[in-house]
Amino acid sequence: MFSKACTYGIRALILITQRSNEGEKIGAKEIAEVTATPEPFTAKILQQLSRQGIIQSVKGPRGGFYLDDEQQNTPLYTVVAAIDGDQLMTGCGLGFLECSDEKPCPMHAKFKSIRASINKMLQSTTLKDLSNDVEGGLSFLSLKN
Amino acid sequence: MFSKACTYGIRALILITQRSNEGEKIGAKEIAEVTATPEPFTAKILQQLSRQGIIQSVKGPRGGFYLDDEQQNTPLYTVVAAIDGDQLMTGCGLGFLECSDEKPCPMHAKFKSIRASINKMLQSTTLKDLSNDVEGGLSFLSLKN
DNA sequence: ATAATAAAAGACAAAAATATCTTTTATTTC
DNA sequence: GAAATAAAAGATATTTTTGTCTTTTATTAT
Ligand code: FES
Ligand code: FES
Repeated sequence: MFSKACTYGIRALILITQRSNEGEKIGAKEIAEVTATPEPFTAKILQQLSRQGIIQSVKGPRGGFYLDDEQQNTPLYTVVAAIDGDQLMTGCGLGFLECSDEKPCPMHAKFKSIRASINKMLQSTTLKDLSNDVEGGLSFLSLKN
Repeated sequence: MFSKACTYGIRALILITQRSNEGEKIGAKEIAEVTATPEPFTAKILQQLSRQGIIQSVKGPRGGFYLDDEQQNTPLYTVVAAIDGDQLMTGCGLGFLECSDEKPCPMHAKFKSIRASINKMLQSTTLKDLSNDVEGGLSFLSLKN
């Protein structure tokens, strides 16, 4: 469904959101440890997210990554699109170039509604939503790979 | 969502189903042409599907691939599982090792219902269903990549 | 039987995704 | 200002996916 880069990125963002709510920044090393992801690879993804304005970063001692209030309301859609692109959200389920009701592929009718529910979920779920659940003990961010 | 190998495989199977209903076999070359897939790669996938009992194959002149009546009722689930495995259908949306209600990841609650609808779709849609739509002009198998 | 055909098998190649390592740059603390 | 810290940037390595090519085997038609 999502690439590894994307799952690592989402995991990291949820953790950063949590820390940001406590007024803290967090470094790549700790992020990788807590989310069980390879550190240099995760750092690369964070770099990319920073360039794309999805997170803030500060170099130097006491530096690290954080999200400002606005960024905490970023929907998953934006994150997935930034890392994996939007093929999943807009593309054809059988991999054809275009997806349309006029010239539908054999999976179109069945795939369309699933894609719609994926879109709805990604658009309506924010980083803050997910981090609140973790904070409230409803879900867990440190699990085995 | 699906790997290229999987989309190529599904495309090929729909075409083979169509031809099988006309009592015909079809070769890898024509399959690749009609479905707009790379021939040797598609041939490999068909080989794999043949070994797994999802299609029949006959070597030699007038040989090719076909599906018997039973095989035409194969659900997409079986095809996807055979090519891509069942990570999409049973695995965690954030890539963790296990998915459970007891130790849910942050995406679990939202992802679970989407995964359920994917499963329902894959289990309830057979190759014959898809090929019937193409045969009836409701959908198209020859589209641009 | 022989030749032609088409899949099977296996080796090989290219590209993309995943992962690591080193150097540079910015920032903070002292 | 100097030293320490941590992200940015860029080079490199590995693995997986995607794609191709060659040889072998089975089958059919003549
Ligand atoms: S054309 Fe394939 S999903 Fe719409
Ligand atoms: S634990 Fe991640 S989707 Fe269920």
